[in-house]
Amino acid sequence: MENYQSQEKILLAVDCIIFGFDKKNLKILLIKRDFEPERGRWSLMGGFVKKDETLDEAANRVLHHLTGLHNLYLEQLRAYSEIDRDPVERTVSVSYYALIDANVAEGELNQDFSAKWHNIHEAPNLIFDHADMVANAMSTLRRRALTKPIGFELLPEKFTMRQLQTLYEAILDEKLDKRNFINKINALDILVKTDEKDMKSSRKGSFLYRFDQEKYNKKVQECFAFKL
Amino acid sequence: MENYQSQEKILLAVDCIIFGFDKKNLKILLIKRDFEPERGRWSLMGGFVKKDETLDEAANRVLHHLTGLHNLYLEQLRAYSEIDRDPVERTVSVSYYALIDANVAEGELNQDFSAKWHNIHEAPNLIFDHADMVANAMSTLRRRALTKPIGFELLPEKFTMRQLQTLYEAILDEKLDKRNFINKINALDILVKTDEKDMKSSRKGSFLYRFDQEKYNKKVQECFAFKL
DNA sequence: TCAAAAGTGTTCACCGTACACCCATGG
DNA sequence: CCATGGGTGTACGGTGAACACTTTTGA
Repeated sequence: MENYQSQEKILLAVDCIIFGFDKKNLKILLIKRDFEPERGRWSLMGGFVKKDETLDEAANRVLHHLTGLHNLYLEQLRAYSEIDRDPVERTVSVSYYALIDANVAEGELNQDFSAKWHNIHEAPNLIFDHADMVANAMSTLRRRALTKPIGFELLPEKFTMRQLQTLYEAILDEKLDKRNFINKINALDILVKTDEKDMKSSRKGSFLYRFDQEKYNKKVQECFAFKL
Repeated sequence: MENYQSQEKILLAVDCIIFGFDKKNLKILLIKRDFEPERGRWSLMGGFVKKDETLDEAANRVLHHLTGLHNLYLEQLRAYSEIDRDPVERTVSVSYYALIDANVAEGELNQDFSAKWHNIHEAPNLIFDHADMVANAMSTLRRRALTKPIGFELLPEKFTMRQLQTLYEAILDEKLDKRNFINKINALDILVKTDEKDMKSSRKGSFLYRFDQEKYNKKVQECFAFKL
């Protein structure tokens, strides 16, 4: 049974659910396939895993290929292994989700893939089991938004409270109370108020904030630890 | 790039973290390898994935092979893909965790594997990255115990409140208050009190409970749902 | 002067936690 | 009759949710 030689090898892929935020809406980045099967349909960005790279490396490579960006925030979700999920050949795929600032990424997209940002609620039908992957990623993103701070990866360096709140509202898909939201965020103690104002959004202008990266990372890492 | 023929295939495996409970302690089931590499060392139960089975099916097959039990509670955790995690050949492994009643399983274990239950805090060193897998599984089990009811899979059909509390204490690794625990469990409304008593544990005897399977499953499934 | 968004505190209800005594029975 | 574990209820503090008015300034 445990004879390595006689075992069957399988195609292994990664697929990336790329979430972005454009100051208003939560979006996902999809590509239009220009190869068979399913040419012309929308799909997650993905690729096969090579023998000399880990899954994380494969996902990073694929993401970099599409966006030109390195070191994006990236997290493994789960493996999909239905026998016929890819009609061409048995392929097991591991899904990853990435978080990026959609405004930054917009200009740098690799034109080869006909990639386009889609509003999360207006996404087209996707090939294979990609819709399942997106739903699962969305559910994970929500859980994360409820248990840890989120936003550092999705927002520009400086942002207004309202933008951060809008992001949370987009992820959780519900309206939040302005005052309660601010109190909650302040209690986390991860923001630094700058003395600059964003004058585009209103006459009065609203203060810009930055994340305190160190405190932010500490908060994110809390509740992960476990020693055997 | 997306040419299926030219892609490299990879060995794919599953490894199972099998948690059990023996009325007192939380345990994991480990096997003693009698094949190379690492013959004689302790390891998770695992196996290679075949071309015609899903990961879930592979994990079920492997578990059944070891325990003789079918339809165990089983959940996918994550994929491990470090290049040299298995020194013989590049192998990507997906970890699963299973929950079973250690007392039931004890007698039925397949003798071929020299399997043995180990107290979770007294487990031996494991091969490869199996210790990481166990730590990750433990952390997931704790999170689950805090967000959803747990125990149905780990306890015999009828059990005392104290046994359920002991299980939670073992998973969370902390003492819980008896009264608060009972209140919390009752608030979930998933238990049925039978009129039988367990007379082994004390002179007075303690009532046995059963899970209301329907209500239990409903509670477990809550907070998973998400519609796109 | 008015429209549009920014900013700011308090009250209340509920939940989670701490905590101690009596009960039933077998030996 | 006594030792052992089983069973039960209340009081308090803290957290999360509801809620409205004033400020600024460009047009």
